[in-house]
Amino acid sequence: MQQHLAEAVAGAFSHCLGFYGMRLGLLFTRRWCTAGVSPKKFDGESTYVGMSDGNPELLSTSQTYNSQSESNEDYEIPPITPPNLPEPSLLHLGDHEASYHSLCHGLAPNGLLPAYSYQAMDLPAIMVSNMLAQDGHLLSGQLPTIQEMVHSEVAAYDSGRPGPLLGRPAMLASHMTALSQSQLISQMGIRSSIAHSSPSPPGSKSATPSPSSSTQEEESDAHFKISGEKRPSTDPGKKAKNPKKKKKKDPNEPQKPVSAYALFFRDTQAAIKGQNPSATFGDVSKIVASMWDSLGEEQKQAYKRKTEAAKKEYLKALAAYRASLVSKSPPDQGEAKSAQVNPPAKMLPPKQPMYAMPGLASFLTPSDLQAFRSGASPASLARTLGSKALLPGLSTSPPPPSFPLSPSLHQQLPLPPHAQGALLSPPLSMSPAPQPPVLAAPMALQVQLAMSPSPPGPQDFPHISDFSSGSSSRSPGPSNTPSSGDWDGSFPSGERGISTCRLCRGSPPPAASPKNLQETSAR
DNA sequence: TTGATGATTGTTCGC
DNA sequence: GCGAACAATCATCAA
Repeated sequence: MQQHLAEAVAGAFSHCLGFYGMRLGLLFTRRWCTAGVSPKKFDGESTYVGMSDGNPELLSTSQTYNSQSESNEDYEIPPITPPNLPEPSLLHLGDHEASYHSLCHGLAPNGLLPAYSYQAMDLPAIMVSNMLAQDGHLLSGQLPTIQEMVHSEVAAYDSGRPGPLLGRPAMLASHMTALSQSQLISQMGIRSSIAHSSPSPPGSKSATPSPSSSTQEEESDAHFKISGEKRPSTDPGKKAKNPKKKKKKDPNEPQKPVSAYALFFRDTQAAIKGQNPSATFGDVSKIVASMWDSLGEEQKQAYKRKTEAAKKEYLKALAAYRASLVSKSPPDQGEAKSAQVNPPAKMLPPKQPMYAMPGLASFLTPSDLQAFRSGASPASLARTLGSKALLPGLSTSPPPPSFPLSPSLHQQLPLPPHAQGALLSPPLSMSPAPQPPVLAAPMALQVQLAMSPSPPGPQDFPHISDFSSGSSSRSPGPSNTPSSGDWDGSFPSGERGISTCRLCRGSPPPAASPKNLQETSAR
């Protein structure tokens, strides 16, 4: 489970390539630590080298965590000052480059990452990747490291069985002491193992914990009480799941615009799930939430702008819809007619995958990817890819900051190099939705950088192969990300991306959820 | 300010 | 087969 989760994180990372990593990792750490719960406890000294993100103090901060103690007080909250961190837009390349180099070239001759502490990169590592991606900078150098961390954690979590890590360079594995591994297990793994200790066998396809087992619930509750989960999801006192009977909504009624977070969730979850199909919704939610927290304000604004725009449309459509209802005396007939006269429901495509953000592959040349593949352990790749179709991972790259260009980048993934270049230009069908100017330019630059002919070579990302191969291998598969054909692509990450991918792959439209399909067809 | 609601996806279960 | 429920989390809105 944790292994999958870790891979999911790594996968999300691959899709969220960017340069915010360090900051995210820190944020993550801070968040969980401050929450009184650390998904993983830190052991030894963790130096946030490479996580500077322009924050020098982090570079030199050596945090010592008492891993032996279960007490939260034992955790020294790193002097993280997220609010003071420069805005993503202010994070210039130089900083990222520096970070990148610090990571890529800071490797010890033995391949270890002396200064790069995996301790700080637990689940939050995904954040790192995401943030990195959000800036559009290719901090690919961090990717392998992060992934290694994740996998190391995974290995720690599930050290008893051979895992994907076995086929990987034991770069970080060497960092992992038995102690840290066990701690990681207790810190990160326990929760999932308990909380998701579904009656289903470990190999069960269903990752969703069965809600039926009261014993399990008790265990989960007990666990959360003990662990002090930062986000006590299953808050005992939380609305006792009052039978919130979803009132039958008028299918013709305009669909409320999804929140920025929901959009982000869409973008991210697929990547996570793609890498870790067995990740439960809770796991994904937590990851996404953490990513969201770590998301740059500008990125959030980008989503919010989309939401606001959609909201405006929604209000207008709603007004029209209500007007139509009023004008039509019989509600049923009126509604039926309103569906024709007023198709506002179409305004917001039910579920439009926005995974147009360029995945890792977008930042790497095919040769790079190939190089990675060649260097990667087939076994590890196979394991990484998982027993399930991981395809969604590729088609779902979280895009936040790069969504303006993400579609084109995204669609090039499955294409040969020469075709990729041709796709760099924005599709003609590009959404008229105003793109955040503040993001556009930087992101364009970032994309260019990412697509520069001299992307970091495989030597810099020894594990990228997993991502790339995983993504590429997943690409042909059916995307479980629903999308509707009438999507206007006004959402951040590129619904266009999915559509274009669909076209370029020649694969059938991504499987939309039955609900959406029904809604769409109904309209 | 706070609580309720709805949104995200995928699985399960009941009708 | 379809739809509701559920999982964790956040945003939004109304009170």
